[in-house]
Amino acid sequence: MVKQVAERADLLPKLAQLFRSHGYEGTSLAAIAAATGLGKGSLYHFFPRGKPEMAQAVLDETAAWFARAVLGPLRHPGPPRVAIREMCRALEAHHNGGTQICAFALFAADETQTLFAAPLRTHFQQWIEALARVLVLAGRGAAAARTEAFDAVACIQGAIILARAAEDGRVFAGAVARLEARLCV
Amino acid sequence: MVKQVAERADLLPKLAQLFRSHGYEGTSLAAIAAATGLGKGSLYHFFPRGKPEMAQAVLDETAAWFARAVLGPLRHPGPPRVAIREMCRALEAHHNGGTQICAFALFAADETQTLFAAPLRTHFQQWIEALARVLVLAGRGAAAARTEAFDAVACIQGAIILARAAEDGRVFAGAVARLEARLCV
DNA sequence: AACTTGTTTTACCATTTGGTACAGACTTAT
DNA sequence: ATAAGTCTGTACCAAATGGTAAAACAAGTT
Repeated sequence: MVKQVAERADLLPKLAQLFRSHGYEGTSLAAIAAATGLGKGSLYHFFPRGKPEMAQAVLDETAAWFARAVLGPLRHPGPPRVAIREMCRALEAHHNGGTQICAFALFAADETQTLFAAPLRTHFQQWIEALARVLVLAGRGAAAARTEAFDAVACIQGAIILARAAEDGRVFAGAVARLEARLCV
Repeated sequence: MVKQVAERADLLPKLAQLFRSHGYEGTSLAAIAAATGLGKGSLYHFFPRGKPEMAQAVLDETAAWFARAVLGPLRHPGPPRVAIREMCRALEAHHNGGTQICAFALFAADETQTLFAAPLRTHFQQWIEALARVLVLAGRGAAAARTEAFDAVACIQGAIILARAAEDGRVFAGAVARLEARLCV
């Protein structure tokens, strides 16, 4: 019982893509079954508590990726410019040219918020705090660093929405590039 | 046939509130019926093409409000500082302390995007262009004005998401205040 | 009073929703 | 070979989904 036909971890990328594209309510079990090629039986084998557990798993995996690719560099001792650059590169990759919103942001947007309130709060809080600390290292005062970090994260999230509305991924890349330049003063 | 028992226009605020809270897929006809106190029959009397038409009507009304309260002041000849202040006040009121996202932004976030692509595109495009023109009047160069306007709108949309995630309306008010100060340099 | 118009109620429809039960199949260890 | 575990397919379920049809109701006009 080492090799398994399908593993829970294999499903997470597909699940993430679905939830990030259609939202929580907009993603049906039928769509999940179709996209993964698995029947509901298999799905409920991996996620006995159903759809909420699937969404939770996506948030968990996103949080793990985020800790690795964004919080890690931000907290790693080193030049602020490098940390900020790594953050920006990770965001560009994760959001795929602004076409795909972050699962956390999407769940925060609608009433799904009430289901996942705690993870949402900590996710963005950690992000803002880690970035603010980097900005302090870069010379900002404590208060200014916090508001600048907040505005930076907000700008990223908003840029994804605008890129999706414009159906033009370039605007997201541009926003990230400007953000990087602004933060690295 | 002058006085009607219920008017289409009376329903729009309720509809807007529902869609902005739960998203398009997350808002069921049953919930709409319950919130408005009307049966499905009445609902389909006012919106014969069903839920899509209701969402479209909400977007139309939002667009009308936006043209009046935001684009109007931005396009009105006068000091940039006044136009920007009026925009910020209107946004604060409309988003209710960052607790309610904009219908346009919410529909842009998930795959509802494909249903309302055109209105979404024009909404944000008009906003950015009008704000950019004000920034030119305030002394910016044409290119810088456009990117600053884009970032400003993005920052607003993102701040709503962060305010909802933090469940703290004050952060939205703070973001708007900082934005106003930044734009009025 | 009758006619017309606009609104609401009620009952109904097919389809889809999230979820379950369970028998069978595959894989691995003994 | 067999037992034990893990995985999958099928069939099923009650409830909710978006949507429809038409009868009944209210009100204004003639």
